[in-house]
Amino acid sequence: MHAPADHEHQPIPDTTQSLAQRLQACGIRATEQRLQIAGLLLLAPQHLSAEQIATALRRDGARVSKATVYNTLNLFAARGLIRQLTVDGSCAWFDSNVQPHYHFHDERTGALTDVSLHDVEFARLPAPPPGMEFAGIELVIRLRRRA
Amino acid sequence: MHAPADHEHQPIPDTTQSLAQRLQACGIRATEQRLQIAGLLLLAPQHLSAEQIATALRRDGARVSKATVYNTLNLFAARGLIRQLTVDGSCAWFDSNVQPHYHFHDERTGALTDVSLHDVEFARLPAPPPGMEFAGIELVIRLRRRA
DNA sequence: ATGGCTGCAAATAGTTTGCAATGAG
DNA sequence: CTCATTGCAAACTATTTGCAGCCAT
Repeated sequence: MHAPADHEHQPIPDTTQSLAQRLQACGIRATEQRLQIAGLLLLAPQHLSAEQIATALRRDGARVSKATVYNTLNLFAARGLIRQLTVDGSCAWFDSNVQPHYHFHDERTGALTDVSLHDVEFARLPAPPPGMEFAGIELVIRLRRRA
Repeated sequence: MHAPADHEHQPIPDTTQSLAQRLQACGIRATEQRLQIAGLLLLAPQHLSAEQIATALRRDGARVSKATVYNTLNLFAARGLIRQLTVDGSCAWFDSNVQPHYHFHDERTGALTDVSLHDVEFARLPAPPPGMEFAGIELVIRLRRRA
């Protein structure tokens, strides 16, 4: 909102500062739009689509193009700040939780919910094919209303 | 290829016959294009995209539009003959193996490989949220070349 | 004949790209 | 001042839809 003067020695209550720092730590220049997108996505575990982000920002009066939203999300993902999910073919989802974890997917509403690593345990997994190694395990548990 | 005359009383060596039966058993009229697509997909476990199917059919001299490929694949999937996979956002993959199973996904080549149910065992799974039940478990193990 | 299928083309939807204008260091 | 970043529009890709003609029953 307001730009604090340059005497920022003590911890600042709002999180804009730390967001900007997080971006800069990844070599990302903290511009207006990037901070807004980061604010939406990075301040809490979230699953958002590009569309949702663009809509939310504009509702808040921000001026941002969809191209910039995509460019920014791809940049964040490339720098490891967020993770892109492939849940259904409809669109890309961006997850601010980059820790390994899994997902519930409500087929009716499309809602995504995190499933902690601790709630899933594999008693057996196949060996990777020769010359290959695991790059990641994606687990999506589809949900429907109980019959 | 050639259309046999109408004296087809005895079992026909090629599998077109059983394919047609499988389609009809699902209430699907066995037309030329549908049989061709079924032949490509249903005769062996396969992971194919609509594009690959259209290309393969045309290479074999078949005359089929992409719209028909999509319509047919969606019809097959709706009838449970095949399953649509969401592995990466790039495009939809159609799997002729409708038994529950999982997948390896080679990130470099995009190749999909089946992982048998028997190769994966869950020691723990989260309880579904209240009022919900599991509709399916999708597991994709991403592979990369060993470092 | 009479629908269901098909091909084509046009319409959609999500995403990416080219480029001039803008803005941050 | 200079180059990265932005917005816009156009390009692209995957997929769906509308419709006239065709084909199986």
